[in-house]
Amino acid sequence: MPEKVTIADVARHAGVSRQTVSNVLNTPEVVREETRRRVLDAVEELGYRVNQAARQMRTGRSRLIATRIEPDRDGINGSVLDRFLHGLTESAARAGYRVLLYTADDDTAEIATFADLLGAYEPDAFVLTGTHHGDIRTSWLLDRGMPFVTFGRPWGVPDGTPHAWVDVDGAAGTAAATRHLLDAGHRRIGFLGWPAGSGVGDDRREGWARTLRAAGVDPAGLDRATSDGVDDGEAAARELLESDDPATALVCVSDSLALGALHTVRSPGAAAPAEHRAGPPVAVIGFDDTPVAKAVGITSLSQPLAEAAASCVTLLTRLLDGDSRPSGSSGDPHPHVLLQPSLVVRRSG
Amino acid sequence: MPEKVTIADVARHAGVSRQTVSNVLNTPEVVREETRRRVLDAVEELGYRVNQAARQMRTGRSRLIATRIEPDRDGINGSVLDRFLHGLTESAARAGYRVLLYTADDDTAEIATFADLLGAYEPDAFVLTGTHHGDIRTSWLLDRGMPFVTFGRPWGVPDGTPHAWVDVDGAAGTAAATRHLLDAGHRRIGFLGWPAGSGVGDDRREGWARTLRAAGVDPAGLDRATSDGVDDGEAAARELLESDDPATALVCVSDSLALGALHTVRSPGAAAPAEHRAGPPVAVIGFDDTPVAKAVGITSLSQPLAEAAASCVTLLTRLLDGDSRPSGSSGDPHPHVLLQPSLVVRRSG
DNA sequence: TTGAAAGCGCTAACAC
DNA sequence: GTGTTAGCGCTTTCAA
Repeated sequence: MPEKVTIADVARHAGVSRQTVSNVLNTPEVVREETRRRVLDAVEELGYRVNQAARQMRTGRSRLIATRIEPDRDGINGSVLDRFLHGLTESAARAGYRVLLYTADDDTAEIATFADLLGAYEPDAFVLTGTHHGDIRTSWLLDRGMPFVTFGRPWGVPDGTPHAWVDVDGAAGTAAATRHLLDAGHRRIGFLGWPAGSGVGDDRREGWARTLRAAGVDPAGLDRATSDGVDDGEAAARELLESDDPATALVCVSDSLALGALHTVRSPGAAAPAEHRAGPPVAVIGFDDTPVAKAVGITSLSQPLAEAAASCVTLLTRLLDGDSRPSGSSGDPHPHVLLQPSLVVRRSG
Repeated sequence: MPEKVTIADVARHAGVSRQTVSNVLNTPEVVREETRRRVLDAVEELGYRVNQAARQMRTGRSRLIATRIEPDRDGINGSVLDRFLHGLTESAARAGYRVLLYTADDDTAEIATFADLLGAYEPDAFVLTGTHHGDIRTSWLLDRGMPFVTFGRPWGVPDGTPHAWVDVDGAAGTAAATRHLLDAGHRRIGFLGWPAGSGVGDDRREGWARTLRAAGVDPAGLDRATSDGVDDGEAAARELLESDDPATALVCVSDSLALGALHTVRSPGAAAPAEHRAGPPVAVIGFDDTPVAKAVGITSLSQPLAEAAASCVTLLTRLLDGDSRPSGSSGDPHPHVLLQPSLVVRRSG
């Protein structure tokens, strides 16, 4: 165990009082230049580091940000949150915070963990992922005045933004994908999505539909809703490709569905009826640019996850430091950031 | 912010002194049954939780386990550590610990982070991943007597185990894969591996070679070493499949290489010379059972990651609690756990 | 078995 | 600009 160096050691070494050391660390501008230098040298020399626990007891701030690590549901899309988590850890560290992990199987369990954590480790803030309609987690935190940011919009909340959030513009993503396909000459562009009701899924569907309409194509009958499995995508794609007026390209709400679609497209004989087969291959575009998309060569929409994480930390620090400012002086109390995904073009489209 | 409930509140509510509450929490056996009940009720009623910071100041234990989150190098194999991390968070929570995250670009940076963390948050232990020959991180921690466990063996350390570790038996995995292929009638089973020198890679190669030899097949000329890219795997597989006496099956050190190999195998015309084409398709087995393997249908070796994480926590708690025991009474000071991977059979082999 | 006192390392207030 | 004092919430002596 490294010898414990306290503020008293530094004070003694620098020939000042303990308080002066504390001042140098927390309010340097109040200390004379020369004294500060001396103290800083002592800090360096002794390898001193403020003890969080002691500081926390005094200030009530733990410099800890808590977030949930997901159980990696389907394996394919799971990697998105892992990348976000990595970015969060990095950005947080840069801002002087550390990330504390927890797991929870559902919202109720997550709220129980909030209470647990707040009683014990007292994280300064939470970062929530996977927001959805009627999210009880946000209201719980809001009720208690706990600072937090969500990665994901507050879906289905009528007016105003009840809290700070960061999100990626899914509709803009699928719109870009659809436009890309239109530019390539496709007209009948289908959509493989999730059942209506999920904020993220509906948003992504909307981007596709809107773009198709703008190009004078009626999206009716061109989309299928299904759960997020590779097999589901395969089946849904088959429906769209075997209809009387088959789609020639597919925009998918996820890489899982895109992979399934690709199976259909590439499987000999399963695709469009014979008279339509002559044309170019059916294009497929996924969402999230997961390792699977990379490996299999699926064109996909990439989310700027490191940037999203950095934005979360920025909003959070603003929230935490803004706390002390007179209310109303720190601008928008519930700022948000909407980032744009980018299309990564590969063989599939 | 939830109202802060302290031990004093509980004491008042239960009509006892503060110490009695502390005793109930820390050494329940020393308190009279009835008093304990009363205190526990008060705890429940008030929603009291011990404050970590205060406890830590007193005891010096933070109940924090620090570990690194990886930058998800190639995307395919990255998911392994994410799954481990999830398991670690879960197991740690069960044991009353939380996981603190950090990032580091290399061993030196990681050691700097150790020092940082130890000075500030004082984690009780570290969990290290990705051990390798001449790992300077372990010696640093060893020198300072910091408790830690590695997920990965201490490679290249001559005798004894210098520290607690958990690992998955890679050689046993590739041996099982090879045996599986032998049972299917294959004889010329190739190996796609990493360049010699990596502990993990060499171990996995050894399992393959050993099993082949036991079956009377000379492994010479049947293996290729390459870096861990899909394209690398594709090229290396081509070499092995286009030789005069081509391999009919391939065991791969990773799913990335297996995916590349599969590209070669499935690409029409690129595989074996014409006279050999008649036989069954070339089998391919990967390692790590990543989402990509699942999605593409690659037979692969699955690591019991949740179990590995749980083992890490078990060893750690033993280490941390054993501290107080008289030395020598707690059995093996550097225990280790070697887990077996399991073969997940899919279309590719 | 329970209570009183001390102090972990730090910082906010105030005095010098 | 610098030093003194007090106390955050807890546990660890020690005494009752």
